Amino acid sequence: MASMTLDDGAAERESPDAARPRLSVLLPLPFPGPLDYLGFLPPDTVEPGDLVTVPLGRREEIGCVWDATSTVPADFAPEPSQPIERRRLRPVRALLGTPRIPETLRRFIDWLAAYTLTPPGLVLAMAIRACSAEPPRPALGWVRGNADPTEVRLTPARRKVLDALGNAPRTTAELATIADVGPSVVRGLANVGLIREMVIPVAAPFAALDPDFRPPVLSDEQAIVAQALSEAVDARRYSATLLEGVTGSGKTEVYLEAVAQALRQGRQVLVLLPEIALSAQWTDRFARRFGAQAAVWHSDLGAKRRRMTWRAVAEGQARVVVGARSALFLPFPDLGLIVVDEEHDTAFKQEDGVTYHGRDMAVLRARIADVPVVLVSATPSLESLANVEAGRYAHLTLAARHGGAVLPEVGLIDMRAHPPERGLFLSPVLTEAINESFARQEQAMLFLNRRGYAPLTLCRACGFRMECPNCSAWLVEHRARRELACHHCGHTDPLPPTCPNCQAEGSLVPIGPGIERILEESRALFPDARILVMASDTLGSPQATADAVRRIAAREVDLIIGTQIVAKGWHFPHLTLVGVVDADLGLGGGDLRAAERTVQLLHQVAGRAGRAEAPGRVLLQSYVSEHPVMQALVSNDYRAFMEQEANQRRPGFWPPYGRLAALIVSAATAEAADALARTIGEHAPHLPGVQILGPAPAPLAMLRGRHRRRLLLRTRRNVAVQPILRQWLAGLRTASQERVDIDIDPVSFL
DNA sequence: GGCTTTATAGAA
DNA sequence: TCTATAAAGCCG
Repeated sequence: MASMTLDDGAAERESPDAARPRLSVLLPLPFPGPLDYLGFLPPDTVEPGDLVTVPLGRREEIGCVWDATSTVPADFAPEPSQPIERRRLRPVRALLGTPRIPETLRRFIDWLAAYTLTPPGLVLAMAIRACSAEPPRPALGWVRGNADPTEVRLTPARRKVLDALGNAPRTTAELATIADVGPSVVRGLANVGLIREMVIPVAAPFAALDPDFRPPVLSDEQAIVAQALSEAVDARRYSATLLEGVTGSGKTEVYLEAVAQALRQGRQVLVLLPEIALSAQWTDRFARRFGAQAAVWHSDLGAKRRRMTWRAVAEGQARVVVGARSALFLPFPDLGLIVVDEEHDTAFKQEDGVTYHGRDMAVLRARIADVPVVLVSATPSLESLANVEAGRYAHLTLAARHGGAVLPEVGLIDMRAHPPERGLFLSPVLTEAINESFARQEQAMLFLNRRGYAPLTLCRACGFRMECPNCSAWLVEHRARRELACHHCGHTDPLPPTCPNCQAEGSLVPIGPGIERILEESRALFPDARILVMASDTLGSPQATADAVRRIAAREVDLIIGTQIVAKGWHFPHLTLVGVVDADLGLGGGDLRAAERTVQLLHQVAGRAGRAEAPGRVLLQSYVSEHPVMQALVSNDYRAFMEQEANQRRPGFWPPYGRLAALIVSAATAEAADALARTIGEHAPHLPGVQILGPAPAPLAMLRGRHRRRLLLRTRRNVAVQPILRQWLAGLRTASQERVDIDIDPVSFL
C-alpha cells in the first residue's frame, strides 16, 4: 500500500492533541462544503490537494484536502457552514499515494460548483472518480544471471530461453512464449542462477510528442492565423480567441500549430471535442503531425486505461489530452492551452447530474489557470460572436477553403411545387440529382435528423396516437427491431398488431419519415447503389464510426443516409451532393436556439460536400422556402443570419444579451407538480432587471414517469442569477417525490 | 451517498 | 401493540 497510516487507530483514541492542525476536507458527496478533520501530528503534514481517507460515520471515504478559505467571491458562493467544536473533530486516517489535485483544478471545482449551484463535492467526484490510490506496480522480469553457463547442465529448452534474453528484462510469460517452452523452464534457470530477477521500469504510457515532427505546409492565410495563436500561447496568460473558419479551411491544422507551441514550452494541452465519435479521426491526424498519439479521455474509457491516463496527466507525462467535456476535470499540473473544437455544438452542454456547459467552463478553466483558450468552429455560436463583439474574445478567421476547394452551392427544393409521390419523402428533383451524381461516379448523402422508421404511429380508424406512457412524446417506430421506442426514456413496446384503443386490425399507419424509411425508399429508387446508414444507434462504437468513415473515404459506398452524426467534421473527399430530407425540422417548437441550431447543422452538413476537387451541391427540401433560415442557407451567409438572430434576441435580453436559468419542478403527479410550481412562482423575487417566466408545463411535461413544470429566470447580463436563485429557494420545503432542478444557462428546452 | 433514526400505516 | 417500510436527518 502506498499510504502512510496512523498506527492502528491508537492515535485516534489518545486523540486530544493540540498539535494537530484543523483541516478542511472535501468529500465526493453532496455536502454543502468541505468537512473539518484533524490533520496528522507533525512532522507529517498534508497540503491542500492531497487525497486522504477520512472516517465518516462508520465508513471510510476518500476526500481531498481543501483550501481553508474559499476563492469564490462571497456573493456568488454559498454561505460557509458553521465550524464545529474542535473536540468533535475526527482525525484524518491516511494519506493516499496519489498526485496532488492542482490548485487551479481546486479553484475550478469551487467556481463551477458555485456557478451551477451544485454541491462542490459532486464536482470533485468527477475529478477524482478515475484516480487510483495505487501507483502502477512495476513488473518483474529476467536478465542474464551471474552463474557460469558452462558449469550448469544446459538442456535445449534452457538454451532457447537464454538465447531469448536481451538486455532489457523480460517477464516469465514473454520468455516462455518467445522460446516456446513452459514457464517452469524459466523458473529452473532462475534456480540455478543463470538468470536473475530485475524490476522492469514502468514504461511511460504516452510516447513523447515532437512539435516539429511533420509541420504542415500552410497557406498565407493559415500561417498568419497560426502565428497569432502561437503568440497567444507564448504570452503564457489568459486570452480567449474565436477561430472561425469555413468548413474545409484547415482549422485543425492551424490550431495544432498552437498545440505545437505549447509543447515547445513543455506545457500541457487540452483539446475538447463535442463527441467521442470524432476522436478516432482526430487522433490519426494528430499522430501524423506529432509522431505519436495524444491521450484520449471520455466517459466510456475502460477502468484501467482511465486510471492510467488520469495518473499520466497528473504527473505531466501525458502532454496532450483530447477528450469530451469531462476532460475539463483532469488534474493538469502545467496546462498551457485549451482548445474547444466545434464550439457551437450543443453536445458540450451536460444535461443530467451536474449541469454545465463544457465550452463556457473551458473558458473559466483557462481563466483560472491563466492560459489561452481557443474556440473553433465554422459556425460559431451566437454566444461566442457576442463575446467577440463585446471585445471579450479575439477573432481570427479563415475564409478560404484549403487546397482550392470551393464552398458548395446551396439550392432549395420547394416541396409545394415539387412534391414527392404519395407516401414517399424524396422530391423527384432530389432523386434526379442523386442519379446524376451516381452517373458521374460521385457520392451522395441524404441527411435527416431523425432515427427510426417513422416518428408517429397513428390509427387510421380512430385517430389514436401511440404515445410513451412515461413521457409526453410520440413513440418512434423502429421497423428493424419491430418495436416502438421512446427516445426520451428508452421505453419500448413491441409493434402491436391491432390498435390498442379501438382494436381495429391493420389500421396503424406510420406517419412521417425517419432514416430507416428513407433507406427503404432509397433502396427502391436506387437498387444498384451501395448504401450506408450512419446513425448513433446503428454505429455502436467509435470504431464502428471510424470504420464507416473509412469506407466512405475509400469509395466503398455510393449513398450515405445519416442523422446528425454525419454533420461532424468528417472528411469525405468524394461526396459532392447532400440532400437534406427535411430542412424544416428543428424550426418551430418554441426553442430559443432552434433557428440557430438548424442553420449550424445544415451549414455543417453542407460543409461535407465537395471538400476535395469536385465542387459540391446541397439541396434542401422545404415547405417554407421563404423562411429566413432557408434564405440564409441559400445565400451561404452565416454571419448575416446570425446578425438577424442577434437582433431578435437583443431587445428581450435573451441570451447571450441576458442570462437565463431554468427551474425544473418535478413530482409524481401532475397536481403535485402544479402546486409546487405555483408555490415557487408566488415566492418569486421582485428585482430590477429580473423577470420570471412561468410556471409552464416543461416542453416534455412528462418525462420518465415524472410530471414536470418549468419556470425561467431571465436577468440582464450584469445580474448574477446564482444569489437570486439561492435566496429564492432557500426557504423552500419540498415533499418526498418532489424535486426542483436548476439548470443555469439552459440550452435544451426539451 | 449511505447509514441511522424517526414517522406512519397496516395487520394481529 | 407490534412490525414492515418509507422518509428524514445526519455525517466533521
